[in-house]
Amino acid sequence: MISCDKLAALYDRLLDTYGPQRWWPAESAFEVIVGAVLTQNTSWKNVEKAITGLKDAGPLELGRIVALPRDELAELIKSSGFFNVKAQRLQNLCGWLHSQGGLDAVAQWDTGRLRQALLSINGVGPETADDILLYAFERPVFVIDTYTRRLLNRLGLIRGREDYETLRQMFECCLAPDHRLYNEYHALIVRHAKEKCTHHNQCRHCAVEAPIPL
DNA sequence: ACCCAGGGTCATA
DNA sequence: TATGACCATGGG
Repeated sequence: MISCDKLAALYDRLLDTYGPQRWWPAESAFEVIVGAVLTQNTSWKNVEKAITGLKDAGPLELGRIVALPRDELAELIKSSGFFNVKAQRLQNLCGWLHSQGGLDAVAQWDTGRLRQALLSINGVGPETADDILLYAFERPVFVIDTYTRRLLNRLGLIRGREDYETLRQMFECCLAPDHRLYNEYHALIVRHAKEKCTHHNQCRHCAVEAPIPL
């Protein structure tokens, strides 16, 4: 495995390069949950449009999403892509939350139980579940996304074959279980990925692969 | 006109 | 367990 010092140093470097990020970009815990599903393999720009559209059509609340006919929901989130699948997934998740008594009720659950429950919902995979756990429920769970994998790869900190759980454990073993730290760290990784490339023609996916050297 | 984006599921070998 | 097809819009 890799040295925890390097993970800690990476965080320090990111933080003083970019400063605090204040994530997740949402006005409520429920909005985080909606965004987590909508952003699956989709640029955040497209998700913003969808969320704006949802808000324009009515209050962004659990009961409303549950009650909305699927095709109407799909139409409202169209700009986020995969809209039929996502409408279904969103209602799977919201239906479950609703059946459990809402966000405040499941917020009482311990992290392990909540994570297992989320993962058992069709359309909620490890990253979506962990986005929700970290950013909506403020649990110390580290989110692994494609940006995280790419960055660790480029820095030579991993080999590339590691599965989701292995990478998550790597961060969670090295870092103190502090949700604010995990929040900021992941947010900084995304911020770094979105930074414009400083050496124009040297890498293929310039915008996300190799921005400012770390 | 192509490539990609803050994934996940399902069918197949 | 490990690939591949599929879902689909919008910006570069």
